[in-house]
Amino acid sequence: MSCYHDHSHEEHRHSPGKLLKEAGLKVTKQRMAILAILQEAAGSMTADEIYLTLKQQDQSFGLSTVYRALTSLEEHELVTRSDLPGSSQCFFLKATGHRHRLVCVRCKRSVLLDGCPVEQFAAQVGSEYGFTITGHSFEIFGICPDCQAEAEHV
Amino acid sequence: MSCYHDHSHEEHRHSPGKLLKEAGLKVTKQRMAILAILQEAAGSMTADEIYLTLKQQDQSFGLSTVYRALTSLEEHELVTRSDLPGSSQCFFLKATGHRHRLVCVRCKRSVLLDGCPVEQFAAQVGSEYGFTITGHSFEIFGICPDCQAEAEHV
DNA sequence: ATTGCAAATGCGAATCATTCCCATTTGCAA
DNA sequence: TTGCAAATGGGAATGATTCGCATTTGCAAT
Repeated sequence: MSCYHDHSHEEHRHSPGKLLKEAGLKVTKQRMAILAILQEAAGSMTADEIYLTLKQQDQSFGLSTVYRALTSLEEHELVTRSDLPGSSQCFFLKATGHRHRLVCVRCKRSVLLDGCPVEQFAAQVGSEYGFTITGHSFEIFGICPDCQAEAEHV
Repeated sequence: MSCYHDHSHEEHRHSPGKLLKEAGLKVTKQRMAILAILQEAAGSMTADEIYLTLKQQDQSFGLSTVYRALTSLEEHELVTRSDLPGSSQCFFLKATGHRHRLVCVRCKRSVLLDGCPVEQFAAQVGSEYGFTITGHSFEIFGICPDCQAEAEHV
């Protein structure tokens, strides 16, 4: 199963190699290829989708390698993992500055929202429990106007 | 893996049989027992926890029966399923409100938070974009005190 | 360049939650 | 009491993800 992260295309991409080096990660062809695929991708991809895409490019790496690479990339803040209930984990390039989404549960299209209403709350809760905060997830689900209209026609 | 939903005890419980009948479900001893366990439970339980509890009570039902029963109970609005990323699905009696979590990215343990800081925001954004809101997800990630301490010892 | 070694990889097996299959049983309406 | 749809049991299947371990590879220091 896949998930859907629309996000505006980045204009000036850094080369995968450079990104890896800057992050202090070993530069391997597997990681390069995975980063390149994520840069190409319109949105987010599952590990399996990445694995299959690699195969199509005649670059067949092990699926566990894909998972491990994505995990390192996540740990080094190059990639974000989205682990929504009911679907496989999705990965996408970490965006500078984060955004939250309003997602239509029918058609899966999403609206990007400005601002983050939870940043402060997260920080506060973190210090309350002695956690070092590393991030948060927040998404709103609903039915978009189009899908509502469609439902009425039935 | 389990999750932890503390919620206040309901005062006047209806008998499992009555609840089932009202919901239009067949009254079976399996469903009765599962409802009874959820009524006893301090918080939410995973299917497996329920299964094991049943075993302790010398009522050994199949695990798939537990899942199926919970699914029917959910469909008939007696039970709520909480499908948070990174943990098994949890079930609790409906109408006990929802909770958000502070999750340790190292050890995966989580703390349940009181209150929901985003309910209102979600509603507001929804009406702004003409969405009918059906839900939201919100989680905070960090490193718990224990894991921080462990990292320092290394 | 060469070397040494930690880190990364490949591949298959393992795990774990959940669902599916299907033969048997059971609740309940007539 | 009966008939039948719905529910059950138990085991097999699924699917995503992780783990183990032998092999390979980046890269820092010679």
